[in-house]
Amino acid sequence: MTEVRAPRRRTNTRARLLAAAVDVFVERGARRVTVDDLVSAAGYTRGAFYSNFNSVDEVLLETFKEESEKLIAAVRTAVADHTDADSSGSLIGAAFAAIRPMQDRWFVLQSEVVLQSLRDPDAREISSATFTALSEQLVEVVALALDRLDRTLTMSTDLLAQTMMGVFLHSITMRTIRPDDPRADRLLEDALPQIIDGLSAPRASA
Amino acid sequence: MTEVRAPRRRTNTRARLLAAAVDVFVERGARRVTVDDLVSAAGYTRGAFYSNFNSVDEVLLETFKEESEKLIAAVRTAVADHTDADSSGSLIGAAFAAIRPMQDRWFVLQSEVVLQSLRDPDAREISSATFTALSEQLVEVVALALDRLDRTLTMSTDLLAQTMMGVFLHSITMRTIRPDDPRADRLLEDALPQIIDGLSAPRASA
DNA sequence: CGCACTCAATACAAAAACGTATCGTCGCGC
DNA sequence: GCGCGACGATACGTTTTTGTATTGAGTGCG
Repeated sequence: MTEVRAPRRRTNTRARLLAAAVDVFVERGARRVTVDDLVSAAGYTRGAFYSNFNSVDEVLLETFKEESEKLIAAVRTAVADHTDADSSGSLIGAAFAAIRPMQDRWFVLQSEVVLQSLRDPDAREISSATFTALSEQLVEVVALALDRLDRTLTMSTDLLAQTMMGVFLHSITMRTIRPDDPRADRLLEDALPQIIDGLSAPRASA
Repeated sequence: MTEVRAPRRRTNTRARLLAAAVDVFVERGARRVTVDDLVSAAGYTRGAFYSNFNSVDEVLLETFKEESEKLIAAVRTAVADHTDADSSGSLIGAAFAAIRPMQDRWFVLQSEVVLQSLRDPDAREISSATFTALSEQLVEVVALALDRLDRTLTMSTDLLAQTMMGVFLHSITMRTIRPDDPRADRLLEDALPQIIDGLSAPRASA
């Protein structure tokens, strides 16, 4: 039962530090995360940290970037997998379901980085790019879903995507604050479909 | 030009510390706020702080509570003042306009407190109460606005209020990240009315 | 197999932040 | 306007965190 040790390569150490960092940030809150917290969570010592990064903030941004990529990828594949599967507008439901396992952790990182965006251009850069990408994904999902339902949108698709983002984020916020209040889920399950329905109309068939 | 000094009363000191704290939290980010930051911003020394509070976190919560009350009060009076004024659904616009001057600062505090809610029951308590109050205000606004337009809602008013909260918060988020992107404002100005319109129908008149 | 080089462990000095204990002073009631 | 009690200033020791400089071990190559 000897410790299995990852080979001592730079990319390896970085990866492990980043992976552990997500948990640390979520559990302790970026507010109280120290270099020691990060390295000891990953099984290293401070030497490894300063050999790979310059500051805790830098790690936060990096972590957020990675988690965001995973999130977006999850939506992408969920949509792709759904293409050949079952019927209708549950496509949007499927998309949200796909990210459910990671949404809470992502939400924490997102909040922290958005706050940093007020002072740090790098943070602004990253969150801006992330939101753009996510929104584009949603645009695609919406377009596809409506197409299948033979409906057409009466509002700018992009604006609807933004709206969905807002509703989505708010539902996570509500769950964070009141884990037992069912309204958080109803927001996604009930409200969203109704909103989309209200903003679209049956397509004039050929 | 002698320094004007506020009388040395407990409530006074608390008030000044809290007032200064808002700026400090917004400017530096709760992450890096120290006791010294808070007291020196308010023109006191650490003695005053520990005589009035126990921790920086406590001040953050208190600050958020106060700012939230102001925000809600602003909505309330905006709605009241609008009652006898002009025409239509611009009531909702008026409500959002009323909180415009404070929304960015409030947003920062809100984000910080929601994050703390993950670990701190007190934070959860306060943010929960705040969101409830805000949502109730919105419910009222929506009801009133639709009434004036002689329309009736096809969706639960509460759910719509939640949706509006989401859209509202997201629009602030977008402005935080991309101050120049006009979509942040279009979310409130264009998207919201359309959403409400899509979720309501003309009332069957008597 | 050993050599050179990379990378993380360790140890340390310095800074930052905390919380308290004490002292002085201001306000308020008499 | 006097004195008491509340409040904030000051000073201090302690703890926490940081960043760097040095050492030692692991890796891949010849």
